[in-house]
Amino acid sequence: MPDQPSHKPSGPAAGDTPAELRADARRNRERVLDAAREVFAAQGVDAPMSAVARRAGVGVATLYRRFPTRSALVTAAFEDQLAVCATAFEEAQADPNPGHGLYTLLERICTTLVTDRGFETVFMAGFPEALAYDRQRAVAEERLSHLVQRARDAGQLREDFAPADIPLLLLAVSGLAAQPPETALPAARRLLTYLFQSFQAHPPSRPAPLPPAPPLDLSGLQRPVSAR
Amino acid sequence: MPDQPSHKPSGPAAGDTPAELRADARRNRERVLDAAREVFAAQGVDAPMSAVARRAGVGVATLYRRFPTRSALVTAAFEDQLAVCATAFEEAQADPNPGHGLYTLLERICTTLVTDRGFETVFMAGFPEALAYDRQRAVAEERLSHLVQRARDAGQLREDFAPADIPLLLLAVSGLAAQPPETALPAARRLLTYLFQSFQAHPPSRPAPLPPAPPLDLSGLQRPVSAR
DNA sequence: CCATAAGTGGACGAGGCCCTCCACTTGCCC
DNA sequence: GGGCAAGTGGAGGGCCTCGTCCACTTATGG
Repeated sequence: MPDQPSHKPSGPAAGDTPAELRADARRNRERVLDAAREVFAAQGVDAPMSAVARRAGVGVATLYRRFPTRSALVTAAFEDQLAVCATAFEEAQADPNPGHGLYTLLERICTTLVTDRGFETVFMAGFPEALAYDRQRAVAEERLSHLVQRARDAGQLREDFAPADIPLLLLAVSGLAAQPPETALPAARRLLTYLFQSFQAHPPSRPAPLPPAPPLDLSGLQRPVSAR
Repeated sequence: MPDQPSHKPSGPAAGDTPAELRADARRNRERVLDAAREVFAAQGVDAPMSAVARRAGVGVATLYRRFPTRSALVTAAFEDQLAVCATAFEEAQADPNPGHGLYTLLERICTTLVTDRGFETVFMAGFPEALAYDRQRAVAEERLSHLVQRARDAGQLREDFAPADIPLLLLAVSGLAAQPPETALPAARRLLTYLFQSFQAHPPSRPAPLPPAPPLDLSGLQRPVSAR
């Protein structure tokens, strides 16, 4: 085996370690990630790669060199946000009032879901190759079912509440994400409130008031239809 | 102006009147519509036109000649289904029990929403050029707000229920449509039940039982991600 | 059975996006 | 400064979909 003239102890891991990168390259990598976050949030994770590159002010080649596949870029772009999400799960589990913890957690997740189209896809679909997420996901699921169990034991959830109702709720909220955030956000809050009142084991005869209704009407339902 | 040698009193309206068509052409038109319904239901209204043509066993040219734009095809393909929908609105309005009428109506719509991806888009977005729908939509909206009013007057809906909660519910259900129908259908029923229990003005201290939970878990959230 | 016009299918150019390749530039270490 | 490998940008080939065009086929009325 020929000796290594390179002074680098190890090759760069794919888009992983900005440690060994040249200064300008590292800067560009960050710009790409920032651009990806913006573009994905606005247009979803299927946005053209060239759009991300343009926004970042780099060529496509630069983007592909650092992130060989779309999944790699998506994974890297949402790493932070998923970490925040994981923290939220921890905090929820730590909450002494399980019902409150659950509600707060879901409200947080739903806010992000409805605000960031990219996150919506990543979180709901589990992006391929985002294998690292699998562990997070498993942990999250663990924490969540604990939380549900505790809340039910504490008499805060009705008997026939099922763990599957959580993904059900998340899917429902993600349906609101088709609307612009100004509408989707109040809509999500209102939906959450409605659902949580139904989830309660012993609803008060006079239910708590709702957050304001979103500006929605039947003819205002807008979903971006590809108008080619 | 030159005289008209044609024996036809009027030109064929675009994709509208199969009356003046040659027999084989009319047959092909129907085959195209059937194919469109199937393909749109399975893949959504953005499915390639060529897929519809192939399924119908005709060339693309035939398809384009009969339906010059995608919208025209979509409009024609969902005409019947929207008529059914309009009927459902009428029936709901005619129901002596407004709460029951409202629930039945929404359950019907939601079932279709969750079963047919094409209908979901058409109904939620109002397809461009589907101007004829606008009238239906206006009528529907009229009926709906009547129904809500009556239900609230009858003490079947809580005070702070807003008409905007109907589109909210529809959007939420359409979020479930990302799942395969086997999952989405029970999910929709359960979600509807939850929400209706929340909508009630005076919920019983012991809420009615729920329909069975859908087979959903966090890691099972599937959304077709373009795996290019 | 024939003339004719309506109808048909597949080839084809346009346009968009993906991703690679390569000649050029630039930071880094001496 | 100077050499060099790391880094870069944009051109270009491949693939897919759209929608049109035209030479061929076929229903229909006499």
